Amino acid sequence: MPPTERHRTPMWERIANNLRAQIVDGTLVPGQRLPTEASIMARYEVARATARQALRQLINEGLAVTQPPYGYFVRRRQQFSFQPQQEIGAEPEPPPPGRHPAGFRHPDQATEVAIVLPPREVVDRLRLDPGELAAVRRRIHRMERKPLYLSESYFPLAVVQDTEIMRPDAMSTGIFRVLAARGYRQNRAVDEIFVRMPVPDEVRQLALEPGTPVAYHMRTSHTVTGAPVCVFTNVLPGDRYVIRYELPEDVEDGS
Amino acid sequence: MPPTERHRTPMWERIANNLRAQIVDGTLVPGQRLPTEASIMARYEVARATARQALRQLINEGLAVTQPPYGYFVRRRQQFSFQPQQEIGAEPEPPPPGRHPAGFRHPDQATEVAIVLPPREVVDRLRLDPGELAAVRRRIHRMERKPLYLSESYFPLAVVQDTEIMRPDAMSTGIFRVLAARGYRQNRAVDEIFVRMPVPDEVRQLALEPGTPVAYHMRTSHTVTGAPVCVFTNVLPGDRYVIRYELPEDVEDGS
DNA sequence: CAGTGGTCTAGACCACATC
DNA sequence: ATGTGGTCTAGACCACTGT
Repeated sequence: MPPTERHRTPMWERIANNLRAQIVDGTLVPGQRLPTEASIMARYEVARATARQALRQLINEGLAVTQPPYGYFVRRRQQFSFQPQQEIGAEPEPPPPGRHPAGFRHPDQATEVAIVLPPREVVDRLRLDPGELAAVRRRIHRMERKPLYLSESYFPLAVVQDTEIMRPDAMSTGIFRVLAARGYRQNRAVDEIFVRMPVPDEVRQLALEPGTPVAYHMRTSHTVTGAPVCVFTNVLPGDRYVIRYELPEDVEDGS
Repeated sequence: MPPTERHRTPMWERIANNLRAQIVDGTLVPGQRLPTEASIMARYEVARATARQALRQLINEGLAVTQPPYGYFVRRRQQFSFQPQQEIGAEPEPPPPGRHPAGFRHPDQATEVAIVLPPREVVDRLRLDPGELAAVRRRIHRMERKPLYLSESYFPLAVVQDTEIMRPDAMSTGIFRVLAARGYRQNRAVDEIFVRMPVPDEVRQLALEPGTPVAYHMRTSHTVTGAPVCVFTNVLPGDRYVIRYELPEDVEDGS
């Protein structure tokens, strides 16, 4: 770049701004191919690294994807509705997400059961002692072989020892009923939703594209005495899910 | 790189993996300085661009920040609890977030009122005609001058024409009460939470660091007849907020 | 002044898919 | 063979900060 021109905003950012504007105003529609690196180099008279940085910026914003060796494309979006069960007694593992485009058939899921040292946020919520182990049921939920979201259910070992919950198959009766039969009656729960970038393992399992954040949805259930019974977690890719809560009707004027 | 070595995983990714491992296992603690680009170049015998890409990857994962010209640092985290009002009659604009570290003083907010063509997702939920305008109250919520989150409230013009809601100051009585006095009694609401990367305008207003996703929390309130009355939105940075719902107690066994 | 990261250039070789 | 993006090198100049 000639030194005559003071660049207040870097060239790569101006290129990214141009392309972004075309995406948001509909000049470039989802699925459409973006200019190649070579054409950006020619169009703006920049080096390849500069053109790449502009395109990388759009990827980081979640607006574009790269599909080598075909080029860069405007990202397509289709989001499902993820509606957490709002009745505590209901089966806590959410059923297949609420709304699917026509053509989607049977949901699929793979379950595994393990005894692990839970992550810190689960230890805190189950009030486990340091180093105390817990049982976890892990699932990858898929739709037509494509991964949709991850879920985990953590239980203190004492709660689920020798129950049906420890078997990966056969959970016909439902976790809530099994726990209630053992005296763990849940009547209070707290949902927490964290928003963060995925860790590489989540990127791999969910086949996430760069620039895709996830919602980490965490439900802690308690008994009537306040003792935590279990922690359910869901990792919901931002490009596939919208979390939805219906608020209970209010009969009184709250003012 | 010598051609003797087939690089299955790129060098920049291996460097990033090394650094990430040190962050997650606590060798590098939040706030600590990461190796400089120059030292990575020397340590791994790579060009500067390769060292930069490794560090850029950590930034994109939300694990690191750059503070030129001081260097790269492990990202600090402190999250507040954002608890949406779950009683529909309550003041819909959420009060200052639930838990603050000691030392935080008075919350601050700047409000503006405008008449705009709302974004598409608001048009859909308010069932506006194409091109129909709406009133919006926009706020930047701050704590000790630092931006925390953005909120917007959209109303069809007919609903709020000539009401106190159109004035940026003085909303002493509460939006719910003002609307109820005009015959818009809300008794049903739906919360939707989108997870996405911020647009550049949100990055600017909230001073977001690269690699920070946001939760877009959207509440649509309806009257008893099912007509939408207003849409409240919040843009909650993932590095500052955890969204929290307390589920209503359940007196019956749901199974 | 030296050291830091931000930006940019001008090349190179590679894997991959299409023609 | 051609064109695509992925990776990598070896430089350059800049702005900013602290010494």
